[in-house]
Amino acid sequence: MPSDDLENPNRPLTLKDVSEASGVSEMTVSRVLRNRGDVSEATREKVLEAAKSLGYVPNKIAGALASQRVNLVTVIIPSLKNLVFPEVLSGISEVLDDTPLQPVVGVTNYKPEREEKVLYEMLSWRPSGVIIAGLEHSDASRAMLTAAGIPIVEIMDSDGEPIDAMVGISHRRAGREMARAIVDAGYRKIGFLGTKMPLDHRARKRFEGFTEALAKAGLEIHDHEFYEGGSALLKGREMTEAILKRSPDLDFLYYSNDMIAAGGLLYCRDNGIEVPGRVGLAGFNGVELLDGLPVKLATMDACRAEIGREAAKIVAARAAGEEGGHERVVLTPTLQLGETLKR
Amino acid sequence: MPSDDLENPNRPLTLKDVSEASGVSEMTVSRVLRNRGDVSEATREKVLEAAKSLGYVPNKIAGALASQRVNLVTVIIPSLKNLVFPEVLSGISEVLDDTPLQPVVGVTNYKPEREEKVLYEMLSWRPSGVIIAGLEHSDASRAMLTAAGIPIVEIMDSDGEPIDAMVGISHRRAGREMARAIVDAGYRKIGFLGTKMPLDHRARKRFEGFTEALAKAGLEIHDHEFYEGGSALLKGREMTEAILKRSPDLDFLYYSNDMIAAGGLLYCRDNGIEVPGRVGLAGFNGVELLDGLPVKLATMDACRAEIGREAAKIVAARAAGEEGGHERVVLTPTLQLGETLKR
DNA sequence: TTGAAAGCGCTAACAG
DNA sequence: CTGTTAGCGCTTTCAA
Repeated sequence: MPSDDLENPNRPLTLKDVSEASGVSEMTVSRVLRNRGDVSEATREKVLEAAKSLGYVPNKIAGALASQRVNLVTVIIPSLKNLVFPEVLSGISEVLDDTPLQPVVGVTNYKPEREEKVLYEMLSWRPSGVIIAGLEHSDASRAMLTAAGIPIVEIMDSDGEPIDAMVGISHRRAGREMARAIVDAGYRKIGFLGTKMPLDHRARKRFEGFTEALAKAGLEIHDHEFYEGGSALLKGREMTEAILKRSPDLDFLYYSNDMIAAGGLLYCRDNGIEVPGRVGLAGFNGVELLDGLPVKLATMDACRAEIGREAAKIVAARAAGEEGGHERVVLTPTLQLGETLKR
Repeated sequence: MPSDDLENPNRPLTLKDVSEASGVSEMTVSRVLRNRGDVSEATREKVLEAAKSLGYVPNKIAGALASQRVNLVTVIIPSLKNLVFPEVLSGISEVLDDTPLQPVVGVTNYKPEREEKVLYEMLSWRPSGVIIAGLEHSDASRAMLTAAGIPIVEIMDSDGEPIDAMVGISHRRAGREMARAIVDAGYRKIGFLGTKMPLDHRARKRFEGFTEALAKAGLEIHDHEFYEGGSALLKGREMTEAILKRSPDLDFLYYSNDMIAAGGLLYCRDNGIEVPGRVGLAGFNGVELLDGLPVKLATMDACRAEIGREAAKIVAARAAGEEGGHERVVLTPTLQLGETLKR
């Protein structure tokens, strides 16, 4: 029991308590607990036993202040409800698990002002690095990131200029490639179905790349449909119904994500609309869910886990003291034609 | 620019820098930045401007050490890939957003030893509270939680004794209720399909409650199928095919989660197996995904967001100084019969 | 191999 | 309303 527990009987234990319990100086106790420097086996054991029996948990706050070192890596993503981000996170964890670093997640809900706030909160803990989704940030956010003096890795997107390092794919190119594949397959009346969210820059860039490539082939989006909130699968059904009723001559539907595409696919099957004969379908992301669908959906893998891993590697390397800066990793998503895009 | 930047030109700014830049004492600067105590409008503005123009970000590490206060709430969950947990998280955020508290998430991957490690790491930052999934923890984890001297809320489950507070549903009861509904509807040859994971205690308890209620009706599980890893939707399809091939006389399939149940439903529809005529189906959770399915699946709402909100409220109340301890909130999941459980 | 002293950057407590 | 003083619990640095 701590010696001066007269004051506050329920106070957390400190190094001093372990020091007194083991009869070893605080400094040596600290060394043992951190495996730093040489300590004789005898004292080491004494200390370890005392710490354990007391149930001592070191105070990282004090440690961090004294050592000016924090093994936290800030990870900022727009949402957890979109499976994509948990997958990026597992890529990150996979790599950081082999290091002393620990990821700490902040969620912005796609709102720049929230991003700013979360970033501020997180940076005030002086993390060893930041991994943040997207290349678009408010001026204030950019200023904070620039001034932080730690590795900053912007992920998911490569269409733009990063503050420091960048790991992602080109969504513009992804949109272009899909457009080309669709046109090459002979489809001509193409509809687009996507999210209304004006702040999902990656979806926007895919759309831009898509229309750009269509234009090159002398085509235009023939009709479109946007949604907001709710169950993506259900929205996919509803939007598909709406767009096909309005424009029955459409021969292809490009969805901005796999979840709504899956909804569209189920709608078509339930309503005797032949895919890909009557209408072709394609989504984006390559989510695991698709494996369970009756038909393989055309999509494009967004390299989520890989992006997480590469980003984590960059942070880990620099935290370990390696020189670096402005790394650029551009991954290439693979087009999977599936069974919903062909003639 | 900081005055003593000769030493380290890229050092993060401190209160002292703001103090010097504004000509106000460190203490008053601190007061302004925290909105504490009375400060004249004049000095307040001077300080704010200096802080802003320098781009000062307070060091929470030092602040926390000095004030012995950390507005972090540790949230420990088994996984992020199961949509259930992000939903709990949003319930938590919803409530904490109106407080100075901030959630910090740790993931255990359903492994007790990982839980122990994550818990240790998190507790060493001296958070204001812990929200942790489940009532089953290793001895070491229990010891840490007990010794932490902060509010501990165990969530999701109410079948057991919490260390401190508890917010959840009874999974045993959920299993019993579903069994009763199935038996009442006239089904007799019942199959169970679930996860192999022996450490998903809540799934286990539902299973136990389920078989218990069947027994009371003089019935037994007629066949079962377990899976591990992979796409849940796909596994649902595969398991359903396997179990129906092996035991064609089954008239009901109870799945341990909605995702595999959805896979089963799609399988049945694709293979002309009439639901609920030929075979009835039920899942568990009430995931949003179900809204997009062709047929409404029988399920049970697990009250995820509500659980998150209640847990956060308990932590927030105690962090705000309210007395408390051993709160128990037992929510009642509602059975949704849908269209896959009836005759 | 061990220990003593001096902070890390901030805030509590008190004094003006 | 503002400033001074003394730590918070640990690690760095230096000396023994």
